[in-house]
Amino acid sequence: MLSKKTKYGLKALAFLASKDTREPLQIAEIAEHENISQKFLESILLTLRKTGFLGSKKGKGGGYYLIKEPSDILMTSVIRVLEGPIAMVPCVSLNFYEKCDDCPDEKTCAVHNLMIQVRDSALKVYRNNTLADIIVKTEILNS
Amino acid sequence: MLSKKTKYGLKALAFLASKDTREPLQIAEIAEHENISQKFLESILLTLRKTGFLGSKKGKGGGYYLIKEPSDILMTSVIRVLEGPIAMVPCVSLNFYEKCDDCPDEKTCAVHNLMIQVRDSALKVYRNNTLADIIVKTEILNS
DNA sequence: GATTACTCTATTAAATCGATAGGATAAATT
DNA sequence: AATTTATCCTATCGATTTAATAGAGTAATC
Repeated sequence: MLSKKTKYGLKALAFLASKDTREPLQIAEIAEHENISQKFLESILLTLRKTGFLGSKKGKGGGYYLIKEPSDILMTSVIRVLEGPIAMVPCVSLNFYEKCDDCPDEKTCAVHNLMIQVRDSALKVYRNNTLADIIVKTEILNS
Repeated sequence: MLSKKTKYGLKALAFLASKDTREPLQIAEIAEHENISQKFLESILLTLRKTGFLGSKKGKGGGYYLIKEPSDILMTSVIRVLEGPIAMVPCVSLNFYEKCDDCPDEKTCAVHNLMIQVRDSALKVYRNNTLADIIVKTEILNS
């Protein structure tokens, strides 16, 4: 299950990307538009800033803005920052690998081999989508 | 993240399927072989029986056994019973659909459209794998 | 210097997960 | 029939995670 943190973070990024200008948007504005608890969104935007997706500006006229072009923001990196591992089991994770306590041999583990396929298929999707892609697609639908 | 319930359930099914005979296997035997808490496994096997994957026999010589052929047990159905929805968001779930509180329009939701792709890719994998497949694959690896 | 808006830490309530306990039930053996 | 074996079922518990909230601090603008 996708956490609300990731969901809200993606929505915020999409909203920022949907604007033509890169002027800072205030937390309150994003929260209201996306129906997100402002305080919760606050912490999410903070992590997105600390991980290099967003810039911020304090004081009046401040807010958050995209640092990179939407077409340069891969879903793989967003998901990994907000949600954590893409793999459903640590023993098949590329970036967060961990051995299973119970499993004596990964190569002969049925779960392991199934989950590698699931991981690869998810990776394929995330690698194939940038922030620009998931925005553009909605615009196409609207037209 | 895959729950241990699903992981253990899959391992138990795989173990049952790996045996040549369809004689009942005791919970204790499965639990020991797969390094699973016996009591926890008990509840998992119970749900697998109630959902039509396993049969059971009480008393001496009793235990659990597969009701269907491993090649007739699709991963989609196992996952749905043990883990729940395959989709990462209820609003893209085929079998457990639920509307998002916050989202005014699914068609224009960036998260929705991304998650549909993720769901479809996962479905493709699960539909393409039966219990027999994930067993056979390990045997091939061993040879 | 007052206002605005992000920064940061701490806390909390609720939900979920993994595991455990213990008695009830049914089948087989003696 | 009694005993043993092993599943059946409900209830509970501790730990973790999640989502949300509170509130004081910092920096920039007007």
